[in-house]
Amino acid sequence: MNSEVTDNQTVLISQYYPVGIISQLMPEQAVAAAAAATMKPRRRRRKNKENEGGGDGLLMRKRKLSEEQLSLLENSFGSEHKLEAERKDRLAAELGLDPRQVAVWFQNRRARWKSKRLDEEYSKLKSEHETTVVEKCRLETELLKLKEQLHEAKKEIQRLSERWDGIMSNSPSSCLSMETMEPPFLGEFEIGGLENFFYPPETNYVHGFEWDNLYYI
DNA sequence: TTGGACAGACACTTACATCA
DNA sequence: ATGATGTAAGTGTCTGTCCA
Repeated sequence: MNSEVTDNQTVLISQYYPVGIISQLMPEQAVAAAAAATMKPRRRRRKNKENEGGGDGLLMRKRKLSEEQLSLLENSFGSEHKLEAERKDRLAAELGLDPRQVAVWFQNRRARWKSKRLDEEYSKLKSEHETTVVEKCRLETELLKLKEQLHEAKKEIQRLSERWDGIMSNSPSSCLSMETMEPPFLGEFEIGGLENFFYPPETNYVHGFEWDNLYYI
């Protein structure tokens, strides 16, 4: 290389060779390239025009890997996502590629794999969330129904209680004995007679509900 | 122990190839 | 012709390792 190398050519060349190699070939340009690399904002990559800068158009053109190369790379990735130096060199030799290309391929493949995995996790979580929302709706509806039933039950208790008090206060000396009286109609709550109705079970727990909670809704 | 060189990984980006 | 998409490769940064 000589001093006629332009900045543009330096940029182009730097795209295809590591800085270490450039520094051996043209130390001054390497310093400039290294300085440029630390600048912000990012240096825009030059558009790659065929034959520009006297370069070989085919060399500059982005190469697509062959089916065979991809197949071998995929197999290798399938067995291990990480790429040790030794395996990289072996693969590169086997595929006729630059070790750097193999490293880049693994880098990109890991990125694609991670992206796909994140998509799948997102879909799974979304599905679980939707299922949970539906279940929540169902439980809320059930809760409303139960509250309604409880309200009706309280009204019935109140009605029966008033009727009972009326009977007791109107005929304290009635000749009717308790034994002869018809028990009040308890409808669907007639479970085990009046005593059981007014006094919750000792465990205070029936079918997942606390009696205490039922009375204080 | 420390600091610099270096390599590898990763996120982000760019540019090219391909296809609908 | 053109916009969308996939992908090879560039860039910046961080981290771990080695060695003087």
